[in-house]
Amino acid sequence: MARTQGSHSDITGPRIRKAALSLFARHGYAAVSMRQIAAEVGVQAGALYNYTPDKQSLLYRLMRDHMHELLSAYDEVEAGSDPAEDLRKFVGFHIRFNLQRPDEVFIAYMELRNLSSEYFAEIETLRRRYEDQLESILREGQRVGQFSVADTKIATLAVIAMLNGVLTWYRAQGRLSLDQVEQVYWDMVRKAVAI
Amino acid sequence: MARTQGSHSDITGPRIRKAALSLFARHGYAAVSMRQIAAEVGVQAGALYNYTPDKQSLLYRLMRDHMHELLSAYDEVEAGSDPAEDLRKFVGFHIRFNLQRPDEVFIAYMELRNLSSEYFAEIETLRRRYEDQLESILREGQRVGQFSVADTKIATLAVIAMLNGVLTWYRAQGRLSLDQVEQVYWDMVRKAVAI
DNA sequence: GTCTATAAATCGATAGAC
DNA sequence: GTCTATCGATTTATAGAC
Repeated sequence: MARTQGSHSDITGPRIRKAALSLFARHGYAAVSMRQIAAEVGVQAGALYNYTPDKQSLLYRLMRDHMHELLSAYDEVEAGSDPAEDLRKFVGFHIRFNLQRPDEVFIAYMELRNLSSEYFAEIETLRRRYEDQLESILREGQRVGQFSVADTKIATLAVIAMLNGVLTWYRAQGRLSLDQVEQVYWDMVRKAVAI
Repeated sequence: MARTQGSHSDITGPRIRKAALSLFARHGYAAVSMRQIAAEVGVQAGALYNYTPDKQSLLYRLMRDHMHELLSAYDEVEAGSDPAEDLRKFVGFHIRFNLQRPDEVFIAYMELRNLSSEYFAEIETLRRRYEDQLESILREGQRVGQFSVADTKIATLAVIAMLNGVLTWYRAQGRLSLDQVEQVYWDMVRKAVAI
């Protein structure tokens, strides 16, 4: 892993972000030093500053990129005219997208407090934009009489919180396949918002 | 807040834990220094070590005490013979207990990774014991045909994750009263596990 | 673009006076 | 029980050689 002197790169930037992602997710942003990240990449600490102005910007970029990927990936999920079908798609999308990026998801909601207020506000706006997609589905289902929730905003947050819980226990080698997990959660969500 | 020399105390211990609780919840365990905690209490950093052997033990005690309070408080909720009624009581208990102690709850699941493996295992055992109380209700309801969930373990984690979400948005001055919040969540939980 | 070296501040924890 | 003082290690970030 040790690297000799000289110019490497084009790939050092991505490797730094990958190493930071993994270390931040495992130990927490505040507990990880720039030297640890550098050692994981195989460079000296000073070299990191060719790629990020400071430690916090490194965290911010990881979170921002993740939120942008989340939003653009969900844009690919075509919305139909049936709220129940849209909700089923949302549940499947959310579970699968998040399980494919456990470290990013973990950081994106565990390390918010380590962002400056400007960065924090920006990430929160992106998160809110994603939540709004689900709320629109619930409101439309409510409007046409397919769903019945007392409060669409709370129902939105409740559904997302429930789905995020998958991350804390799911293991690919576990008892249930991904299809089964999706089915179990879809059953609960479907009933929770049903008439 | 500054304190003069001499013996104070019997109350310094609780004040240290209270300060640590608040600071850990706000900034994260790793980001808070012993000097910050001492300053909040109004003593010098060295004095803290009359009350804790080290920083991590301070975190551990906060988490352990919280889990013990959670378990013994739930013991006070008398179990009936009706699973639906027991579930309703669980939902109400969980929401209210957690909203009364947001800092403790936050720390108890955000700072697990900062515990040594022995401490971690102990806290996890306590958490599992609490989850088992809910799972017993779901299994009994399933057995007598009142509930229908594909998997009681997953349903347990899903319900708790959903309820924990309240902490992220509830404000006492907000749009909904505590009774209303409880009602909204109970509606969703009730339907999610219904036949 | 990466290195070595270092500045300047801060960390957890301890020793010993009072 | 709290203070002052300090040890020794570590931190983020920068400067300058190559």
